[in-house]
Amino acid sequence: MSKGLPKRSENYSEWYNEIVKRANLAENSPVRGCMVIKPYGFAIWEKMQRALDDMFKATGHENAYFPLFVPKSFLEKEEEHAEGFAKECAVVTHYRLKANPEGKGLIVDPEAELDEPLIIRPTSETVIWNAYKNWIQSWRDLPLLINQWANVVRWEMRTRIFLRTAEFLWQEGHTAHATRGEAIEETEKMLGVYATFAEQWMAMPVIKGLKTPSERFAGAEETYCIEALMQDGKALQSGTSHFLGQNFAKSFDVQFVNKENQLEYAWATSWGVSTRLMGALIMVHSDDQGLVLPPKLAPIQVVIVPIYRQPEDLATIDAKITPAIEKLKSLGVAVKYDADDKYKPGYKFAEYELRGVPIRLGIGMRDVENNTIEIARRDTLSKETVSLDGIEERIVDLLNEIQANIYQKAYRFREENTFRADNWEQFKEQIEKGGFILAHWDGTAETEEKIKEETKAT
RNA sequence: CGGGGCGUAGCACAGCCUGGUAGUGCGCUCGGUUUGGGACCGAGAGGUCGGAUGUUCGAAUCAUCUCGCCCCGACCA
Repeated sequence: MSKGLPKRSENYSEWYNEIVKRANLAENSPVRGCMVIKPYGFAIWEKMQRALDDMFKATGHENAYFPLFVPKSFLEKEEEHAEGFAKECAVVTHYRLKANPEGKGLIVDPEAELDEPLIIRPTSETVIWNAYKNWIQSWRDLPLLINQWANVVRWEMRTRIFLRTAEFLWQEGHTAHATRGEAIEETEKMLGVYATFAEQWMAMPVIKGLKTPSERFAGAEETYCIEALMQDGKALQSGTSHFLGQNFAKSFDVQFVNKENQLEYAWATSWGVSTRLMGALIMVHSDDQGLVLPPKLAPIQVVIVPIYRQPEDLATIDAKITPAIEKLKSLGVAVKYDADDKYKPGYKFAEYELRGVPIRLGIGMRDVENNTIEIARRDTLSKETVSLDGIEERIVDLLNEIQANIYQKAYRFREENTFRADNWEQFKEQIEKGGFILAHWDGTAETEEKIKEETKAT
């Protein structure tokens, strides 16, 4: 087996797939288009979830859970929504199997057909607004600020781990408001939350934007999004926030009595980010040595590798390093001490680099004698031997520095790959090279269509 | 659904053109030496060559069909 990774510059897809595989993040499952998220990958996702969830709570939202199944009739109620999602829905038509009377195995029991097919949710607006009908009577019930962590299924034609899977994990916020203005404010606020999360936690600079009518969420009046630039020069939509107007309130008859004692339809928003963020995280920072994780999302922030010959040496190193480990833990740093003797140090170095661990410490007998330790940074791949005294504070500072540094690096990359095009020729020329382009648009769908036809820009 | 590529040991692959004892590297097991950037030596275990049919004395190899995976496009968070 080759030890090196494919080069990022040579084959971006292959490089991405290899990182996902070798960093132990996820793998394809036997079910078409679905993925298995492995413990290490899931640990990163959990950190993202926790950070996002805290941000949702801080903005007044509460979590709830709605069913996986959506009756077909629900999906049909909002016309544009129905049309938009119809072609990618998984449908449940039966509730029972039985032994095959003509041989082995099981068959779908033809007598167990459901009266109404159930759709496996591609998104939950319909089930949720059906529930909101009973939850909302008065302006005093508003705003209703709910979020759900769930899995959804969209039967995509072509799938890719984390970036586009048939089933994916996400968070979907669904809010109801008394006024149009308040709902728009919420839509923009949550887009801001996503942008803050992307920048402060993922160290990923994003551009906030407004989607054109043709790219809007099915059933929305306005779709806002954040877009990040990947290292291959392509943009990745990383989060969306929709202003749904009164569309769903009207379809599900959600009316409330306002302060003037008049019946009015509620105003809606919905917003979501998914496991696609994992894909973005990988593509934005990783290099030819593997994954690079921002310290704030790294399940292991610091790994310590003892280097020893004899078991007695290991015991000496253990004794020397244990106080530092305890101190780091008390400072809230996720430390792993890897004294496993199955692998040699060199192997471990390569392995933790592949997994994106931000800081690696190496300590051997030489260090014990000199009261030193070797610090290696994942972001710069640089190494330095420093005194063991005060190492804990130094680590905490360094974690912050790495977080800032990889953000800066990604930011510079984006700046260097953002261009201005003032005419059609410049635009066409640049789009071939990739990157973001600031261009002029007359705002019509015809022009948008023409641009998409003649180039591959979105 | 279109266009390309690939299915041979747990993983990565060679062998196929020109049919004749199923191979290499990594990993795994055992023993020994090693341990500051993916250690080395020795001995082992591990295969319905994706599946079916055909051609042949003989098929991983040739033919037909079939299934699966990956990449590129249309679709999308």
